[in-house]
Amino acid sequence: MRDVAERAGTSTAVVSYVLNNGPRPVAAATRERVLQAAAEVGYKLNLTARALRVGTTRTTGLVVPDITNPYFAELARALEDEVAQLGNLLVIGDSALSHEQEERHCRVFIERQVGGIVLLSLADTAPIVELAEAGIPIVVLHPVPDPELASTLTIDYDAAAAVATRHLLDHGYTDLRLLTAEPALGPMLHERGFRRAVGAHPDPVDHDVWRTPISRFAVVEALRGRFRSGDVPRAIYATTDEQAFGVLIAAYEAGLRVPQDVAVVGCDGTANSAVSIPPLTTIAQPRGDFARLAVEILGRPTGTDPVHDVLDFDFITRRSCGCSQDPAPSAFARR
Amino acid sequence: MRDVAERAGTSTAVVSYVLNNGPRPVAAATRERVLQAAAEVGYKLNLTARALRVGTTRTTGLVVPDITNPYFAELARALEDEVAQLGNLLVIGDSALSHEQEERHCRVFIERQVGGIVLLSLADTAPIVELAEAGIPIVVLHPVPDPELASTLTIDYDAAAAVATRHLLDHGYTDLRLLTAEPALGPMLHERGFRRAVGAHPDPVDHDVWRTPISRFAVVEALRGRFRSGDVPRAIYATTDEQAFGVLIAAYEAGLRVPQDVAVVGCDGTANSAVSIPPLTTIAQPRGDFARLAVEILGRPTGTDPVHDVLDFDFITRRSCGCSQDPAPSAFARR
DNA sequence: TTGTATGCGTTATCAT
DNA sequence: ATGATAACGCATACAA
Repeated sequence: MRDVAERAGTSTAVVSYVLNNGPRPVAAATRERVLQAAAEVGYKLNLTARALRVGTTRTTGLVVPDITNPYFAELARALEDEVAQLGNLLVIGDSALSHEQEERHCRVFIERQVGGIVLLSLADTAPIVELAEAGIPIVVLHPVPDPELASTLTIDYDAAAAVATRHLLDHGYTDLRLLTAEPALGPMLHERGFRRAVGAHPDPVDHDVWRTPISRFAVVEALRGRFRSGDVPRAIYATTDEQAFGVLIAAYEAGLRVPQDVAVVGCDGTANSAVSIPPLTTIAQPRGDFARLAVEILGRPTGTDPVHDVLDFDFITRRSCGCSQDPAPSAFARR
Repeated sequence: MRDVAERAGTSTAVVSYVLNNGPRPVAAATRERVLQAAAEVGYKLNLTARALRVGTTRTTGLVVPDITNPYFAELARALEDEVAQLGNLLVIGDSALSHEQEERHCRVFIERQVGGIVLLSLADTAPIVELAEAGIPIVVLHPVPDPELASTLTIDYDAAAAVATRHLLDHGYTDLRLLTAEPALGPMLHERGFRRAVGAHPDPVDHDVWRTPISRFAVVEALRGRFRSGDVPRAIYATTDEQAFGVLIAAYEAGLRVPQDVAVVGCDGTANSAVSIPPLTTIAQPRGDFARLAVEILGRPTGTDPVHDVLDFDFITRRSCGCSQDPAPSAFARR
């Protein structure tokens, strides 16, 4: 900046005024000279220095459990769009399904002075307390045990699971499985809705809960043996699309047709769910609203009370549950 | 830091020595007092200030065309693993298939003083020159026109396309399509290999080049009409897995069996290619080597000449090309 | 309208 | 072994 100032025959203050269009006005002639000089020396803004001076990095952190899971990637993109509209940067921390990495990312985000954090945690609470005591505003995109520490933005998992389960029961399936992750608040709510819907059904319903990590590979691994040995339920509600895709693959490998032999419903509403084989019936989470509200909340003045919004979900019926508005292509229909 | 120093009855210099284990030794007793005081006031390191002082942010930037494409997500993870081993941070910029966003990310990375950039560009060269003139070391993971500006790490696309094409020809297919992106250096090399393999075949081979964006949706869109109207080649080599998945879906929708009606080969070797329906034959790019070498190159002293390594790829045969070591599950075989 | 000078939180140099 | 202090690049309060 000093180089630019000297070259333009002015001071660093004026250079700053020109580059930032303010806060003070600058005479048109000087402005021209400054711009000229900046271009000549190839001046590049140093955001590190600016951040130190103004006390904010204009950065938002996002921690996701697994960036190779398209749901999280889509969320990242939605968030980045929102954040970019404010001229801010989103930095993505991929936990790679490791609690250790998740905590490392949160720590680094604090040290890097991010202005806020959007968190999808592998645990219910672990890194949240650390973030909270660092005074960083934080929005968690799943339920948390302690509503004091962070804002949350979720759908009603309990209701979602009930809707999905009831839909499967309405199809006449009476041998159901819930496929979810290891016990935590989210899975527990899903489970409650699942059990409630099953319990409310007039006829007895065979049902059970299966647990796998949130990865299609883990699901394929877990179901291969079951399916091969004939342990095949009539329908499965998977609490993530990724796990639902795993079911589709495991069924394919076992020679089972979806939905004729096993019906499948997922949760997330990823873009890919529309083009899976077969297309997946799923609970669509309101990614866009999550993103929009998250940055809105993170932008509120510090000291504002945490908010806990429960947003609406969509239930999208496609072929995998047995809804037939999209009939199976002939090559895949058994004759 | 001053708070901590006062509380420990010492100076900020000593606090720094303690927190960084150096560069000067500190008496055990003072060290204890400092640690104690730091814990008491909840001291958090400010990396922004440190970066300004030491002149490096210990950050590497990654720009990918589309983070929802699992190949790029896997690459990001591999890179993050490498970068984290050096105690550095990876910041991911998702171009979302927009040239504008790509350039914005590169600009912001310069301003944020990243120590190096790994780039997968939508264009052949656009943002590279800007980065180069900012003096930031840069590794591009595809061929570029000007070898002076940046290091490159690639596989031999020409050879890869030839291997894939020859394999399809060896299956006896003589009506082939190359499915690739809009013309750029990468697609051009693929095309050259494709045409060479076709030309070297003893019998005449029907062949053509189809172009779509790198997205399964774009492919489904583009192929729906063709497939419905009977414009179905015997085999397709898609230059990304994502596009290959699009072919699988379009085939499914059109009631075509893979590989019996259309054979498909992809390129990337994503984890998901092993669990597609059917499993995808593909050219596997050496992600791990890309990542390892990229950080190694970025770590070299400034002024080092750019390097241009061509790494080996793997050709993984699965069901989609017609290789039968993994027979179709019965429900999916036409009877 | 513009110039001077200060401080953001660190690290590291120079004293002591 | 440790204390005082300068400097990193920028934005801005205060002067002029």
